[in-house]
Amino acid sequence: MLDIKFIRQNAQQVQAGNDAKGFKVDVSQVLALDDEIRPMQQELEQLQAERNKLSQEIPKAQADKRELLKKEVLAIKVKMESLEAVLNERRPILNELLLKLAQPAGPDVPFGKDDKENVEVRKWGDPRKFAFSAKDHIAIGEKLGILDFERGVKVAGSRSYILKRDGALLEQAVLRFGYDFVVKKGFAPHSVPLLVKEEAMIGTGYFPVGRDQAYFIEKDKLALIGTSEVSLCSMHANEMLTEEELPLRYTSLTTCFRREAGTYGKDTRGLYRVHQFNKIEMVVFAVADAKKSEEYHHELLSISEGILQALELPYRVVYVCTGDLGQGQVRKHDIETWMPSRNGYGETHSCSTFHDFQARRLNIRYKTKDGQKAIAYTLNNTALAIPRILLALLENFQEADGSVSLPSVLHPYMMGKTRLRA
RNA sequence: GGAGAGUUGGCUGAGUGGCCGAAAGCGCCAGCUUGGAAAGCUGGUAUAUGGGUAACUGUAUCGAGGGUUCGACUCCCUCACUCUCCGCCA
Repeated sequence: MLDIKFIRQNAQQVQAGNDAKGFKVDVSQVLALDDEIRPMQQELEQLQAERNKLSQEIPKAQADKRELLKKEVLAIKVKMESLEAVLNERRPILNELLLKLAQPAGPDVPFGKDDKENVEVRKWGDPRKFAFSAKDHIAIGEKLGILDFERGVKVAGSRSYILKRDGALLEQAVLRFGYDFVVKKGFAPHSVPLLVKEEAMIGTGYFPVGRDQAYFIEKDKLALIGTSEVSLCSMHANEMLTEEELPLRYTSLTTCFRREAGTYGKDTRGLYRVHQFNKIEMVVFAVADAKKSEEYHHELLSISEGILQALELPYRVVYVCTGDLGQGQVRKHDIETWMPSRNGYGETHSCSTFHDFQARRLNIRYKTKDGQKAIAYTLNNTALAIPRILLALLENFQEADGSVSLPSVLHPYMMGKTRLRA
């Protein structure tokens, strides 16, 4: 959410920022509504002031004067009601518009229309050249008996899968490795709700824009999280933190649920795009300082890179262009991991800076050292997400005989197993 | 699912129709005191928003929304959440 004052003072910048992100909003419409509402609001407040004044005179007045005063109050209330009627109709419209406004991207973010215009920042590792004809993870997984799409679909419908035996173990191994890695970096582990209130979804910016992407349980008015960032960030909603305790570095490992609406026919095969997956997420609550926020952003990013390097998976980092940024994101880097079956890099990680966009919605504030109150800044990052990483591991480490070797950091988590065999 | 209790500022907690934006305490800030600190003393200290260069001042806010009333933290209704007990259950 943007501060209405900021919008007033920087209307052009906000409009340009929304245009750059491809958000079809009309800032002048917001301002026009605001301009309409404010004078009415002022008039209403004046009437309220009069009413309050007269009301206070009533108990002090003589009995015969009281009725007169009451009549005056009544007349004022009539005027108030007609004003209120208009305001009650306009305000929700303005609020809805405000909830849909995007936060402009940072000044150094590359301008672009969609993910094709993301800018590669760096590459790590060389994609492996196979001396045999490499298979995709579906073939590898089914041959090893660790992946079962048919039965996954039988049980849960399209985009569902079952990991079996070494597949299930490998999932746990990778997650445990990633979790330990992140916790060692000083991120406090949390186990958080998967089913959350609408406020948490609105607060983190997933509602109302993006409502279609979430599973929602109508009966209880609860949403399934698409990322544990939702729970982690909302934890501190309506709280007053202190500057001394910031930054707070949190992590959590949860299952994530995504409807993937509007992706029919896209990546339908395999583990790339699924409705349910496990992910280790990191969140930082920071002071309201763009520069520090940027530092944390790169700290987060480098942790994800560290994980991929430890897993010996080639990747590249892209600076996400304006058109591919989410509503609240100021800056985002995606990490794309090499996936032989795609003969290219596929998105596995995403690191985002939000400034106060989420914290304003969630009302997360902190007391500065000199006693002022400020809205915190938030950031979040994927440490590691199953099953795309499994996909990458299987495909990158496959051998001619159909077995899959494992990077050494996983060996202890696989009970000493160094290679998956049929 | 049934019964009951509760939700007040950064925190604890008082307040049952106007004298309440709210006692008291804690915390925090400033001053006094001190070699320095602690203690003590004195004063200040909610949020949002409008107007004003400012001093200041209007409005709203005591979980949310509605109602009664000239006037609601206080009375009534609805909802949300928290807690306790009972039932059921992983």
